[in-house]
Amino acid sequence: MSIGNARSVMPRDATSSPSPRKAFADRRRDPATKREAVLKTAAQLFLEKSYGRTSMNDVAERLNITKPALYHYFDNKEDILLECYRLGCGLIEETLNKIAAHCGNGLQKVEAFIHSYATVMTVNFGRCVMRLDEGDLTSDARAEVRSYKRKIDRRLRSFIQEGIDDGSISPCDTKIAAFSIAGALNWICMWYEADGALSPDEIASQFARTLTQGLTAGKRSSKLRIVSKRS
Amino acid sequence: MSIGNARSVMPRDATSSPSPRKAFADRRRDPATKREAVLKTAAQLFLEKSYGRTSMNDVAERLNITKPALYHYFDNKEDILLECYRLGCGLIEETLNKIAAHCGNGLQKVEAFIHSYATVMTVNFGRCVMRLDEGDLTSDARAEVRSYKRKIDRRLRSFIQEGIDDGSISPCDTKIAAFSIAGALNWICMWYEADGALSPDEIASQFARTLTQGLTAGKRSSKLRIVSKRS
DNA sequence: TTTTTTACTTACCGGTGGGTAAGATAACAG
DNA sequence: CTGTTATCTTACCCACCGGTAAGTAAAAAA
Repeated sequence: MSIGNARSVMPRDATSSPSPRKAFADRRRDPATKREAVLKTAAQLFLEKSYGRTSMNDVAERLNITKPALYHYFDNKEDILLECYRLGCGLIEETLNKIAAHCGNGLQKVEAFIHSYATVMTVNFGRCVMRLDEGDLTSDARAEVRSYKRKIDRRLRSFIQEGIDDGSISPCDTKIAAFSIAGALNWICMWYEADGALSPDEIASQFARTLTQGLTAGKRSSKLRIVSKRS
Repeated sequence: MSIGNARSVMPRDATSSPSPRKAFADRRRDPATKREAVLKTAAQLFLEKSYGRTSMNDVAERLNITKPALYHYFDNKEDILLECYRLGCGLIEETLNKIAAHCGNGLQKVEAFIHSYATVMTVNFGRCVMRLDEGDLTSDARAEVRSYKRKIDRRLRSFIQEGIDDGSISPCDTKIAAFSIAGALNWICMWYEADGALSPDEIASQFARTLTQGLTAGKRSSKLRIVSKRS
Protein backbone atom coordinates (compact mmCIF):
# COMPACT_ATOMS: atom_id res chain seq x y z
CA MET A 1 0.00 0.00 0.00
CA SER A 2 1.55 3.21 -1.25
CA ILE A 3 4.89 3.20 0.46
CA GLY A 4 5.09 6.93 -0.07
CA ASN A 5 8.74 7.77 0.29
CA ALA A 6 10.12 8.33 3.74
CA ARG A 7 8.24 5.39 5.05
CA SER A 8 10.27 3.00 2.97
CA VAL A 9 12.33 1.75 5.93
CA MET A 10 10.23 -1.36 5.63
CA PRO A 11 9.76 -4.09 8.13
CA ARG A 12 11.92 -7.05 7.27
CA ASP A 13 9.67 -8.97 9.58
CA ALA A 14 6.15 -8.17 10.58
CA THR A 15 6.60 -9.03 14.24
CA SER A 16 10.02 -7.60 15.00
CA SER A 17 10.38 -3.87 14.71
CA PRO A 18 13.71 -2.81 13.24
CA SER A 19 14.33 -0.19 15.90
CA PRO A 20 11.96 0.36 18.81
CA ARG A 21 12.95 4.00 18.65
CA LYS A 22 11.23 4.41 15.30
CA ALA A 23 8.11 2.43 16.02
CA PHE A 24 6.36 5.56 17.21
CA ALA A 25 7.44 7.72 14.30
CA ASP A 26 4.09 7.38 12.58
CA ARG A 27 1.00 8.17 14.47
CA ARG A 28 -1.01 5.32 13.11
CA ARG A 29 0.84 2.09 12.81
CA ASP A 30 -0.33 -1.16 14.18
CA PRO A 31 -0.61 -1.15 17.96
CA ALA A 32 1.00 -4.57 18.26
CA THR A 33 4.29 -3.27 16.92
CA LYS A 34 4.20 -0.32 19.25
CA ARG A 35 3.38 -2.48 22.21
CA GLU A 36 6.32 -4.65 21.36
CA ALA A 37 8.56 -1.62 21.07
CA VAL A 38 7.55 -0.53 24.55
CA LEU A 39 8.29 -3.99 25.85
CA LYS A 40 11.71 -4.20 24.27
CA THR A 41 12.85 -0.81 25.50
CA ALA A 42 11.47 -1.47 28.92
CA ALA A 43 13.28 -4.80 29.15
CA GLN A 44 16.46 -3.12 28.03
CA LEU A 45 16.12 -0.43 30.66
CA PHE A 46 15.19 -2.88 33.39
CA LEU A 47 18.41 -4.73 32.67
CA GLU A 48 20.46 -1.57 32.52
CA LYS A 49 19.13 0.14 35.61
CA SER A 50 16.82 -2.34 37.35
CA TYR A 51 13.07 -2.17 37.40
CA GLY A 52 12.92 0.02 40.48
CA ARG A 53 15.21 2.68 39.13
CA THR A 54 13.52 2.76 35.75
CA SER A 55 10.69 5.26 35.70
CA MET A 56 7.87 5.24 33.23
CA ASN A 57 9.29 8.53 32.07
CA ASP A 58 12.56 6.84 31.26
CA VAL A 59 10.80 4.32 29.05
CA ALA A 60 8.74 6.99 27.34
CA GLU A 61 11.71 9.25 26.80
CA ARG A 62 13.70 6.55 25.05
CA LEU A 63 10.76 6.02 22.71
CA ASN A 64 10.35 9.73 22.09
CA ILE A 65 6.88 9.85 23.51
CA THR A 66 5.44 10.99 26.81
CA LYS A 67 4.60 8.91 29.83
CA PRO A 68 0.81 8.80 29.54
CA ALA A 69 1.10 7.39 26.04
CA LEU A 70 2.48 4.22 27.54
CA TYR A 71 -0.80 3.63 29.31
CA HIS A 72 -2.46 3.01 25.95
CA TYR A 73 -0.49 -0.19 25.64
CA PHE A 74 -0.15 -1.38 29.22
CA ASP A 75 -2.34 -0.98 32.28
CA ASN A 76 0.50 -0.13 34.59
CA LYS A 77 4.19 -0.54 35.19
CA GLU A 78 3.92 -3.98 36.67
CA ASP A 79 2.01 -5.14 33.64
CA ILE A 80 5.07 -4.42 31.53
CA LEU A 81 7.28 -6.28 33.94
CA LEU A 82 5.04 -9.31 34.01
CA GLU A 83 4.98 -9.44 30.24
CA CYS A 84 8.78 -9.48 30.21
CA TYR A 85 8.72 -12.43 32.54
CA ARG A 86 6.17 -14.24 30.42
CA LEU A 87 8.07 -13.79 27.21
CA GLY A 88 11.29 -14.94 28.84
CA CYS A 89 9.66 -17.97 30.39
CA GLY A 90 8.21 -18.80 26.99
CA LEU A 91 11.69 -18.85 25.50
CA ILE A 92 12.91 -21.20 28.19
CA GLU A 93 9.96 -23.52 27.91
CA GLU A 94 10.48 -23.80 24.18
CA THR A 95 14.00 -25.07 24.67
CA LEU A 96 12.87 -27.49 27.36
CA ASN A 97 10.37 -29.05 25.04
CA LYS A 98 12.92 -29.39 22.29
CA ILE A 99 15.28 -31.16 24.63
CA ALA A 100 12.69 -33.54 26.01
CA ALA A 101 11.90 -34.52 22.42
CA HIS A 102 15.55 -34.79 21.44
CA CYS A 103 16.20 -38.38 22.35
CA GLY A 104 19.35 -39.25 24.21
CA ASN A 105 20.49 -40.37 27.61
CA GLY A 106 20.20 -38.27 30.76
CA LEU A 107 23.65 -36.76 30.52
CA GLN A 108 23.05 -35.69 26.95
CA LYS A 109 19.82 -34.05 27.94
CA VAL A 110 21.53 -32.17 30.73
CA GLU A 111 24.22 -31.07 28.34
CA ALA A 112 21.64 -29.88 25.89
CA PHE A 113 19.84 -28.10 28.69
CA ILE A 114 22.96 -26.28 29.77
CA HIS A 115 23.74 -25.24 26.23
CA SER A 116 20.26 -23.96 25.43
CA TYR A 117 19.65 -22.35 28.76
CA ALA A 118 22.99 -20.54 28.68
CA THR A 119 22.04 -19.17 25.29
CA VAL A 120 18.68 -17.93 26.54
CA MET A 121 20.48 -16.13 29.36
CA THR A 122 22.16 -13.95 26.79
CA VAL A 123 18.85 -12.79 25.33
CA ASN A 124 17.19 -9.82 26.97
CA PHE A 125 13.83 -11.37 27.76
CA GLY A 126 15.53 -14.48 29.02
CA ARG A 127 17.79 -12.44 31.24
CA CYS A 128 14.81 -10.65 32.68
CA VAL A 129 13.42 -13.88 34.07
CA MET A 130 16.36 -14.51 36.34
CA ARG A 131 17.83 -11.10 36.84
CA LEU A 132 14.84 -8.99 37.70
CA ASP A 133 13.49 -9.04 41.19
CA GLU A 134 10.33 -11.06 41.79
CA GLY A 135 9.72 -8.84 44.78
CA ASP A 136 8.62 -6.11 42.39
CA LEU A 137 5.60 -8.20 41.42
CA THR A 138 2.33 -8.36 43.28
CA SER A 139 1.70 -11.69 44.92
CA ASP A 140 -0.52 -13.06 42.16
CA ALA A 141 1.96 -12.34 39.44
CA ARG A 142 4.79 -13.55 41.59
CA ALA A 143 3.01 -16.84 42.10
CA GLU A 144 2.65 -17.23 38.37
CA VAL A 145 6.33 -16.59 37.74
CA ARG A 146 7.35 -18.88 40.55
CA SER A 147 5.34 -21.69 39.04
CA TYR A 148 7.18 -21.25 35.74
CA LYS A 149 10.48 -21.41 37.57
CA ARG A 150 9.51 -24.45 39.55
CA LYS A 151 8.68 -26.16 36.31
CA ILE A 152 12.13 -25.44 34.93
CA ASP A 153 13.73 -26.77 38.06
CA ARG A 154 11.65 -29.94 37.97
CA ARG A 155 12.60 -30.58 34.38
CA LEU A 156 16.30 -30.19 35.08
CA ARG A 157 16.08 -32.52 38.07
CA SER A 158 14.24 -35.09 36.01
CA PHE A 159 16.97 -34.97 33.36
CA ILE A 160 19.58 -35.54 36.04
CA GLN A 161 17.62 -38.38 37.59
CA GLU A 162 17.23 -39.92 34.18
CA GLY A 163 20.99 -39.81 33.83
CA ILE A 164 21.55 -41.44 37.17
CA ASP A 165 19.08 -44.15 36.29
CA ASP A 166 20.59 -44.89 32.91
CA GLY A 167 24.12 -44.75 34.31
CA SER A 168 25.34 -41.75 32.36
CA ILE A 169 25.50 -39.57 35.48
CA SER A 170 27.18 -40.58 38.69
CA PRO A 171 24.80 -40.77 41.64
CA CYS A 172 24.43 -37.53 43.53
CA ASP A 173 21.89 -35.39 45.30
CA THR A 174 19.77 -34.26 42.36
CA LYS A 175 18.38 -31.29 44.22
CA ILE A 176 21.75 -29.78 44.97
CA ALA A 177 23.20 -30.75 41.61
CA ALA A 178 20.32 -28.94 39.95
CA PHE A 179 20.79 -25.88 42.16
CA SER A 180 24.43 -25.88 41.31
CA ILE A 181 23.95 -26.08 37.56
CA ALA A 182 21.02 -23.72 37.47
CA GLY A 183 22.92 -21.26 39.65
CA ALA A 184 25.92 -21.19 37.37
CA LEU A 185 23.61 -20.63 34.40
CA ASN A 186 21.37 -18.08 36.04
CA TRP A 187 24.34 -16.06 37.10
CA ILE A 188 25.27 -15.57 33.46
CA CYS A 189 22.59 -12.94 33.18
CA MET A 190 24.40 -10.94 35.85
CA TRP A 191 27.66 -10.52 33.98
CA TYR A 192 26.89 -11.10 30.33
CA GLU A 193 27.15 -8.10 28.08
CA ALA A 194 26.14 -8.19 24.47
CA ASP A 195 29.26 -6.42 23.25
CA GLY A 196 31.63 -8.26 25.53
CA ALA A 197 34.51 -10.57 24.73
CA LEU A 198 32.53 -13.78 25.15
CA SER A 199 30.04 -14.86 22.54
CA PRO A 200 26.86 -16.61 23.62
CA ASP A 201 27.96 -19.78 21.87
CA GLU A 202 31.36 -19.83 23.51
CA ILE A 203 29.74 -19.40 26.89
CA ALA A 204 27.20 -22.10 26.25
CA SER A 205 29.76 -24.63 25.06
CA GLN A 206 32.27 -24.01 27.80
CA PHE A 207 29.61 -24.14 30.48
CA ALA A 208 28.29 -27.41 29.16
CA ARG A 209 31.77 -28.83 29.39
CA THR A 210 32.77 -27.43 32.78
CA LEU A 211 29.55 -28.35 34.49
CA THR A 212 29.29 -31.89 33.22
CA GLN A 213 32.95 -32.85 33.35
CA GLY A 214 33.95 -30.92 36.44
CA LEU A 215 37.46 -29.68 36.98
CA THR A 216 39.10 -32.80 38.23
CA ALA A 217 41.77 -34.17 36.00
CA GLY A 218 42.01 -37.87 35.38
CA LYS A 219 39.54 -38.63 32.68
CA ARG A 220 40.69 -40.58 29.69
CA SER A 221 41.35 -37.57 27.58
CA SER A 222 43.80 -36.01 29.97
CA LYS A 223 47.46 -36.79 30.12
CA LEU A 224 47.34 -38.13 33.60
CA ARG A 225 47.20 -41.53 35.08
CA ILE A 226 44.76 -42.44 37.74
CA VAL A 227 45.64 -44.95 40.32
CA SER A 228 42.74 -46.16 42.27
CA LYS A 229 43.77 -46.14 45.85
CA ARG A 230 41.30 -48.48 47.38
CA SER A 231 40.16 -51.20 45.12
CA MET B 1 11.12 3.19 82.43
CA SER B 2 13.99 2.76 84.85
CA ILE B 3 13.28 -0.89 85.07
CA GLY B 4 16.33 -1.32 87.18
CA ASN B 5 16.71 -5.04 87.10
CA ALA B 6 15.42 -5.59 83.60
CA ARG B 7 18.78 -4.47 82.43
CA SER B 8 20.29 -7.73 83.48
CA VAL B 9 19.91 -9.20 80.02
CA MET B 10 23.62 -8.79 79.78
CA PRO B 11 25.75 -9.05 76.73
CA ARG B 12 27.24 -12.49 76.50
CA ASP B 13 29.67 -10.96 74.09
CA ALA B 14 30.68 -7.37 73.81
CA THR B 15 30.57 -7.24 70.04
CA SER B 16 27.51 -9.30 69.21
CA SER B 17 24.22 -8.04 70.52
CA PRO B 18 21.91 -10.83 71.64
CA SER B 19 18.93 -9.40 69.84
CA PRO B 20 19.11 -6.25 67.73
CA ARG B 21 15.59 -5.56 68.85
CA LYS B 22 16.66 -5.04 72.44
CA ALA B 23 19.79 -3.05 71.77
CA PHE B 24 17.82 0.17 71.99
CA ALA B 25 15.95 -0.76 75.15
CA ASP B 26 18.22 1.30 77.31
CA ARG B 27 18.79 4.86 76.50
CA ARG B 28 22.46 4.74 77.18
CA ARG B 29 24.30 1.71 76.05
CA ASP B 30 27.44 1.79 74.03
CA PRO B 31 26.90 3.29 70.61
CA ALA B 32 28.91 0.56 68.95
CA THR B 33 26.37 -2.08 69.92
CA LYS B 34 23.52 0.05 68.66
CA ARG B 35 25.26 0.76 65.44
CA GLU B 36 25.75 -2.92 64.95
CA ALA B 37 22.10 -3.56 65.73
CA VAL B 38 21.09 -1.10 63.03
CA LEU B 39 23.41 -2.81 60.61
CA LYS B 40 22.10 -6.27 61.33
CA THR B 41 18.45 -5.34 61.05
CA ALA B 42 19.11 -3.37 57.91
CA ALA B 43 20.95 -6.27 56.32
CA GLN B 44 18.11 -8.58 57.26
CA LEU B 45 15.56 -6.26 55.72
CA PHE B 46 17.62 -5.67 52.61
CA LEU B 47 17.66 -9.41 52.07
CA GLU B 48 13.97 -9.78 52.79
CA LYS B 49 12.68 -6.90 50.71
CA SER B 50 15.64 -5.51 48.78
CA TYR B 51 17.39 -2.27 49.49
CA GLY B 52 15.09 -0.20 47.34
CA ARG B 53 11.91 -1.37 48.98
CA THR B 54 13.30 -1.01 52.46
CA SER B 55 12.66 2.45 53.85
CA MET B 56 14.54 4.00 56.70
CA ASN B 57 11.24 3.87 58.55
CA ASP B 58 11.14 0.11 58.12
CA VAL B 59 14.54 -0.23 59.72
CA ALA B 60 13.65 2.12 62.54
CA GLU B 61 10.32 0.44 63.17
CA ARG B 62 11.88 -2.98 63.57
CA LEU B 63 14.25 -1.50 66.13
CA ASN B 64 11.43 0.29 67.95
CA ILE B 65 12.85 3.71 67.35
CA THR B 66 12.05 6.49 64.91
CA LYS B 67 13.71 7.24 61.64
CA PRO B 68 15.80 10.27 62.62
CA ALA B 69 17.45 8.27 65.39
CA LEU B 70 19.17 6.21 62.72
CA TYR B 71 21.02 9.26 61.56
CA HIS B 72 22.96 9.27 64.81
CA TYR B 73 24.71 6.12 63.70
CA PHE B 74 24.93 6.48 59.95
CA ASP B 75 25.18 9.48 57.67
CA ASN B 76 22.60 8.22 55.22
CA LYS B 77 20.96 5.15 53.82
CA GLU B 78 23.72 4.33 51.40
CA ASP B 79 26.21 4.45 54.24
CA ILE B 80 24.41 1.52 55.83
CA LEU B 81 24.41 -0.37 52.56
CA LEU B 82 28.10 0.20 51.98
CA GLU B 83 28.91 -1.03 55.47
CA CYS B 84 27.00 -4.24 54.75
CA TYR B 85 29.10 -4.75 51.65
CA ARG B 86 32.30 -4.08 53.55
CA LEU B 87 31.53 -6.52 56.31
CA GLY B 88 30.57 -9.20 53.83
CA CYS B 89 33.65 -8.66 51.73
CA GLY B 90 35.70 -8.90 54.89
CA LEU B 91 34.25 -12.32 55.60
CA ILE B 92 35.13 -13.51 52.13
CA GLU B 93 38.63 -12.13 52.21
CA GLU B 94 39.28 -13.90 55.49
CA THR B 95 38.47 -17.25 53.97
CA LEU B 96 40.58 -16.51 50.92
CA ASN B 97 43.60 -15.84 53.06
CA LYS B 98 43.10 -19.02 55.03
CA ILE B 99 42.95 -21.01 51.83
CA ALA B 100 46.02 -19.45 50.31
CA ALA B 101 47.90 -20.33 53.49
CA HIS B 102 46.42 -23.83 53.65
CA CYS B 103 48.94 -25.64 51.53
CA GLY B 104 47.72 -28.10 48.95
CA ASN B 105 47.47 -28.46 45.21
CA GLY B 106 45.28 -26.32 43.02
CA LEU B 107 42.30 -28.62 43.07
CA GLN B 108 42.36 -28.78 46.84
CA LYS B 109 42.44 -25.03 47.03
CA VAL B 110 39.48 -24.75 44.70
CA GLU B 111 37.61 -27.30 46.76
CA ALA B 112 38.38 -25.38 49.92
CA PHE B 113 37.29 -22.19 48.19
CA ILE B 114 33.98 -23.67 47.18
CA HIS B 115 33.35 -24.98 50.65
CA SER B 116 34.19 -21.75 52.45
CA TYR B 117 32.53 -19.48 49.97
CA ALA B 118 29.33 -21.51 49.99
CA THR B 119 29.27 -21.18 53.74
CA VAL B 120 29.72 -17.43 53.60
CA MET B 121 26.79 -17.23 51.19
CA THR B 122 24.56 -18.52 53.96
CA VAL B 123 25.53 -15.70 56.31
CA ASN B 124 23.57 -12.47 56.03
CA PHE B 125 26.44 -10.09 55.44
CA GLY B 126 27.97 -12.48 52.97
CA ARG B 127 24.71 -12.77 51.13
CA CYS B 128 24.46 -9.00 50.91
CA VAL B 129 27.65 -8.83 48.86
CA MET B 130 26.26 -10.85 46.01
CA ARG B 131 22.56 -10.40 46.32
CA LEU B 132 22.16 -6.69 46.75
CA ASP B 133 22.27 -4.45 43.74
CA GLU B 134 25.46 -2.50 43.17
CA GLY B 135 23.38 -0.05 41.21
CA ASP B 136 22.09 1.32 44.48
CA LEU B 137 25.56 2.61 45.31
CA THR B 138 27.04 5.88 44.17
CA SER B 139 29.87 5.46 41.72
CA ASP B 140 32.64 5.82 44.30
CA ALA B 141 31.25 3.18 46.58
CA ARG B 142 30.44 0.97 43.64
CA ALA B 143 34.01 1.18 42.47
CA GLU B 144 35.19 0.09 45.90
CA VAL B 145 32.88 -2.90 45.98
CA ARG B 146 33.79 -3.86 42.44
CA SER B 147 37.44 -3.90 43.32
CA TYR B 148 36.71 -6.32 46.17
CA LYS B 149 34.84 -8.57 43.80
CA ARG B 150 37.54 -8.45 41.17
CA LYS B 151 39.98 -9.55 43.81
CA ILE B 152 37.85 -12.57 44.66
CA ASP B 153 37.59 -13.51 41.03
CA ARG B 154 41.32 -13.18 40.51
CA ARG B 155 42.03 -15.40 43.47
CA LEU B 156 39.70 -18.11 42.23
CA ARG B 157 41.20 -18.00 38.79
CA SER B 158 44.69 -18.24 40.23
CA PHE B 159 43.68 -21.32 42.21
CA ILE B 160 42.34 -22.91 39.06
CA GLN B 161 45.44 -22.01 37.09
CA GLU B 162 47.56 -23.46 39.85
CA GLY B 163 45.61 -26.67 39.54
CA ILE B 164 46.09 -26.80 35.81
CA ASP B 165 49.79 -26.20 36.23
CA ASP B 166 50.24 -28.86 38.88
CA GLY B 167 48.07 -31.31 36.97
CA SER B 168 45.28 -31.64 39.48
CA ILE B 169 42.82 -29.83 37.23
CA SER B 170 42.24 -30.68 33.61
CA PRO B 171 43.08 -27.84 31.23
CA CYS B 172 40.20 -25.49 30.55
CA ASP B 173 39.34 -21.86 30.05
CA THR B 174 40.04 -20.51 33.53
CA LYS B 175 37.88 -17.46 32.98
CA ILE B 176 34.76 -19.39 32.16
CA ALA B 177 35.44 -22.10 34.70
CA ALA B 178 35.70 -19.40 37.35
CA PHE B 179 32.49 -17.75 36.14
CA SER B 180 30.78 -21.08 36.28
CA ILE B 181 31.88 -21.95 39.80
CA ALA B 182 31.40 -18.46 41.17
CA GLY B 183 27.98 -18.30 39.57
CA ALA B 184 26.80 -21.50 41.16
CA LEU B 185 28.05 -20.25 44.51
CA ASN B 186 26.75 -16.72 44.20
CA TRP B 187 23.33 -17.99 43.31
CA ILE B 188 23.12 -19.71 46.68
CA CYS B 189 22.33 -16.38 48.25
CA MET B 190 19.24 -16.19 46.07
CA TRP B 191 17.56 -19.34 47.33
CA TYR B 192 19.11 -20.11 50.69
CA GLU B 193 16.85 -19.70 53.69
CA ALA B 194 18.10 -20.04 57.21
CA ASP B 195 15.25 -22.25 58.32
CA GLY B 196 15.18 -24.35 55.17
CA ALA B 197 15.81 -28.04 54.68
CA LEU B 198 19.44 -27.67 53.64
CA SER B 199 22.08 -26.87 56.19
CA PRO B 200 24.99 -24.63 55.22
CA ASP B 201 27.42 -27.48 55.66
CA GLU B 202 25.43 -29.85 53.49
CA ILE B 203 25.27 -27.24 50.78
CA ALA B 204 28.96 -26.50 51.00
CA SER B 205 29.99 -30.14 50.82
CA GLN B 206 27.68 -31.10 48.01
CA PHE B 207 28.66 -28.09 45.96
CA ALA B 208 32.33 -28.83 46.41
CA ARG B 209 31.72 -32.32 45.10
CA THR B 210 29.40 -31.46 42.21
CA LEU B 211 31.50 -28.63 40.91
CA THR B 212 34.83 -30.36 41.03
CA GLN B 213 33.74 -33.83 39.94
CA GLY B 214 31.05 -32.86 37.48
CA LEU B 215 28.13 -35.10 36.71
CA THR B 216 29.70 -37.49 34.28
CA ALA B 217 29.84 -41.05 35.46
CA GLY B 218 32.92 -43.12 34.87
CA LYS B 219 35.54 -41.73 37.18
CA ARG B 220 36.02 -43.37 40.50
CA SER B 221 34.32 -41.00 42.82
CA SER B 222 36.28 -39.49 45.62
CA LYS B 223 38.69 -42.13 46.69
CA LEU B 224 41.22 -41.86 44.00
CA ARG B 225 44.73 -40.80 43.83
CA ILE B 226 45.96 -38.61 41.09
CA VAL B 227 49.49 -38.84 39.92
CA SER B 228 50.77 -35.92 38.01
CA LYS B 229 52.80 -36.76 35.00
CA ARG B 230 54.90 -33.64 34.81
CA SER B 231 57.94 -32.65 36.81
C1' DT C 1 21.75 19.99 92.70
C1' DT C 2 22.96 22.22 88.36
C1' DT C 3 24.99 21.96 83.98
C1' DT C 4 26.27 19.74 79.96
C1' DT C 5 26.07 16.20 76.73
C1' DT C 6 24.04 12.46 74.38
C1' DA C 7 20.06 10.20 72.50
C1' DC C 8 15.90 10.48 70.72
C1' DT C 9 11.18 12.54 69.21
C1' DT C 10 7.71 15.31 66.61
C1' DA C 11 6.99 17.95 62.74
C1' DC C 12 8.26 19.14 58.51
C1' DC C 13 10.49 19.92 53.61
C1' DG C 14 11.49 18.92 48.79
C1' DG C 15 11.81 15.79 45.24
C1' DT C 16 10.22 11.96 42.72
C1' DG C 17 7.39 8.72 40.55
C1' DG C 18 3.05 6.14 39.37
C1' DG C 19 -1.05 7.19 37.60
C1' DT C 20 -5.14 10.17 35.84
C1' DA C 21 -8.15 14.00 33.75
C1' DA C 22 -9.05 16.42 30.09
C1' DG C 23 -7.97 18.39 26.00
C1' DA C 24 -5.58 18.45 21.22
C1' DT C 25 -4.49 16.41 16.73
C1' DA C 26 -4.06 13.26 13.34
C1' DA C 27 -6.16 9.28 10.78
C1' DC C 28 -10.08 7.21 9.02
C1' DA C 29 -15.19 6.41 7.67
C1' DG C 30 -18.90 8.25 5.55
C1' DC D 1 -15.89 18.12 4.23
C1' DT D 2 -17.73 16.28 8.78
C1' DG D 3 -18.00 13.53 12.55
C1' DT D 4 -15.79 9.79 15.01
C1' DT D 5 -12.20 7.29 16.92
C1' DA D 6 -7.63 6.20 18.19
C1' DT D 7 -3.49 8.32 19.69
C1' DC D 8 -0.81 11.28 22.15
C1' DT D 9 0.09 15.70 25.07
C1' DT D 10 -0.05 19.10 28.88
C1' DA D 11 -1.08 19.66 33.42
C1' DC D 12 -1.93 17.83 37.56
C1' DC D 13 -2.66 14.85 42.01
C1' DC D 14 -1.07 12.22 45.72
C1' DA D 15 1.64 9.12 48.32
C1' DC D 16 5.99 8.02 49.76
C1' DC D 17 10.67 8.54 51.03
C1' DG D 18 15.25 10.45 52.26
C1' DG D 19 16.77 13.76 55.04
C1' DT D 20 16.64 17.89 58.42
C1' DA D 21 15.26 21.43 62.09
C1' DA D 22 14.25 22.12 66.41
C1' DG D 23 12.91 20.80 70.60
C1' DT D 24 12.67 17.20 74.75
C1' DA D 25 14.32 14.17 78.10
C1' DA D 26 17.42 11.15 80.16
C1' DA D 27 22.16 10.28 81.57
C1' DA D 28 26.63 11.79 82.91
C1' DA D 29 29.63 15.35 84.63
C1' DA D 30 30.53 18.96 87.79
